[in-house]
Amino acid sequence: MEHRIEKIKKQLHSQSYKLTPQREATVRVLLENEEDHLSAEDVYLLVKEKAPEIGLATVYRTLELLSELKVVDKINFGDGVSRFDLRKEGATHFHHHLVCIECGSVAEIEEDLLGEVESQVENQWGFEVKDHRLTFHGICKSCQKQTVAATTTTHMEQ
Amino acid sequence: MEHRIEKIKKQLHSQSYKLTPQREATVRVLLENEEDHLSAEDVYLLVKEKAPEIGLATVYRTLELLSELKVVDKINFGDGVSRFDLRKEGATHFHHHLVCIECGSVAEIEEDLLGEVESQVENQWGFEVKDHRLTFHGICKSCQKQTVAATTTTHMEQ
DNA sequence: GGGTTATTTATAATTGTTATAATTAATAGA
DNA sequence: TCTATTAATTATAACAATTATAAATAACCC
Repeated sequence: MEHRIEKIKKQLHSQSYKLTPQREATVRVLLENEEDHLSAEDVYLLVKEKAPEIGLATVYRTLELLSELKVVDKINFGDGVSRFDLRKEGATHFHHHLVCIECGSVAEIEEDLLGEVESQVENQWGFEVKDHRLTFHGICKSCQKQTVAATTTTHMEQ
Repeated sequence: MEHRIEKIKKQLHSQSYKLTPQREATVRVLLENEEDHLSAEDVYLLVKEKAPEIGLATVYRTLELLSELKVVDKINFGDGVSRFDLRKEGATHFHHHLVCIECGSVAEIEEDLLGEVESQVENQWGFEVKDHRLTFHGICKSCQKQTVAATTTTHMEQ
């Protein structure tokens, strides 16, 4: 944890930004909720718990800054709010997401998966790929199970 | 064109919706600007040219409806506005996009590309894929050329 | 320390979108 | 055809997410 804070601090310094207490509090919230795909509002509320004097605009500005520095990725699942995801240590690419259309859960895929597809795009379309966003919408494992269970227990006759 | 309008009309009717003049005007704007990834506001302004009495809310409602019927896909490139893309005739999947980070142009890829990846996701993560969103960010062909040209003509010495 | 710059706070403004109420158009049945 | 009912639209207000502004505060450098 401290190690990752330290690293982010260096990233900020290298562009002559400072890790102010507010920014640090924001980063800590992101680290502590790494799996959660928080919205700016979510982050704001969590930061407020540990630093009640922080303003919403500061959180927005910090997230924007972290996004420019590629410390976080700003994602949008089409529900009207932007969400912020810490980029994993050492990861150079944007990770992928599995959004369940039943329960709304969001899982992550760290594996690249797109190597093949990207070189196809580069060769066939002459487009130099720098980054990508890939999201699958579908039914997650546990919702599939529930459907099966429900079907079984109700003894549906057709 | 008329053929496609007719088809959309049927799709609406099949769910007991009507193709009102306002809805038709909206659909026509989408058909006439098929390559353009229009925002709701864009659509509104274009529709207003041919049917000045239409309201913004109606355009929003129509786009929402068309989106539910999978006539259009609602996409979001992270610039704060939703964009609406006609689904190509016969296409069952969401097409992909190449967004140029230099000039902002957006190109489309109709080919599926993800067949392999999707079965991998289904097998390895047990996630039943229903739909996907894939966007590549990078440098388009013409911006690549311009960079090369600029580098050449300025005779940069190091 | 004094001046400059960066950052933050609080708040107002803006923007994209959605909800509401009144009106109009379409539809179905008597 | 008249009437009742429902669907759709308009105009506008409300809302929610985000961004801009101005004043205050903190950090930094000479």
